[in-house]
Amino acid sequence: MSRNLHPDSVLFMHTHHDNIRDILHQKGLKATPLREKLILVLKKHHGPMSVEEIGKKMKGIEYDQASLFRTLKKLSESGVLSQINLGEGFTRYEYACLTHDHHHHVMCTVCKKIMVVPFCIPPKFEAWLKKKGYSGIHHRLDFQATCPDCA
Amino acid sequence: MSRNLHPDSVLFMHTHHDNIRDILHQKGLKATPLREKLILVLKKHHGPMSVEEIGKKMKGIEYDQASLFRTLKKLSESGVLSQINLGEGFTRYEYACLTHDHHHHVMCTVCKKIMVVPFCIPPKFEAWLKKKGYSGIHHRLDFQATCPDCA
DNA sequence: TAGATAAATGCAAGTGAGTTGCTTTTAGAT
DNA sequence: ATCTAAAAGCAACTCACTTGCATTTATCTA
Repeated sequence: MSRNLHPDSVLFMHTHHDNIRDILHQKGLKATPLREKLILVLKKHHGPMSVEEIGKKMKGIEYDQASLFRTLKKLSESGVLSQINLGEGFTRYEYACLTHDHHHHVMCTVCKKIMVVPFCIPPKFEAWLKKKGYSGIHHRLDFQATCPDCA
Repeated sequence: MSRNLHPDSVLFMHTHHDNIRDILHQKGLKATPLREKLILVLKKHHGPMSVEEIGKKMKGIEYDQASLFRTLKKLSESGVLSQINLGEGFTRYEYACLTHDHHHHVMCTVCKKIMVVPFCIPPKFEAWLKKKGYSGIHHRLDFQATCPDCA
């Protein structure tokens, strides 16, 4: 491959494209247009997206909603995405490959903007549960508040 | 009222009944059979119940599902009940009048049993958000794990 | 490079958890 | 006893997915 290409060239795009294909292949999944586009959209948007938000960004590709939901589910099960439930009555999805560090969110109750918060529960909470005989412990923590812009 | 009645007597039951009526009246709500039965069911069962679980305990009374949902919503808005979302895809309801202390839950991922946990997030978390300009801060914290009985 | 094949997609219909509009009934006040 | 706003009943609807099944396609293998 030439090393004198402009970064915006088709070949550069193609290289970028190959990264997503590789992610899928590493997880033992077929690289299909829908999957590649979905990962691209979620990789670009930082933060958890609703299916509605995802849909608006899926320009240039046609797909069935059943395939979309199935694909989101499969990608989440494979660890490419992570499912986020903020108690809104629907699931949000976040690109997880780079963001595989555990984190929590605040959502503005007015504008619905979501931010990451830089803290997690003290380890003693899970230790208490372990001592009580619980195993495979996971938790969910999120904040609802009026953000500075909406106050 | 006589002070020589057996606690299980009809009059004692009636007194008990009146308590629920009073709760409703104090909140400015009419005391109806559906509301009284709902509160009774949720008061008896300690912990958050799904609408399905509630339905099974509603023996001896007929009601429409729209009324049930509307009533649960209204009682939650009035603070008689509290709504709990454990990420299951539906809402649970808990009797809140006595349990108005803030608390969190663990749910067993196997048997779905729910227990209260005796801790809450450190105050510095909300302090951090406040300093960032957030107001009206609420949070949700819950644990998913295999309980001692299901391990 | 042409099959073979398991996996993915498309399409249509279905489900669960509520919600809405409108009419009738009823609790509580006068 | 009557009045009236609130609650309940009924039917239809919505939203967020899910399922069954036929068709297509990405990848494997010869």
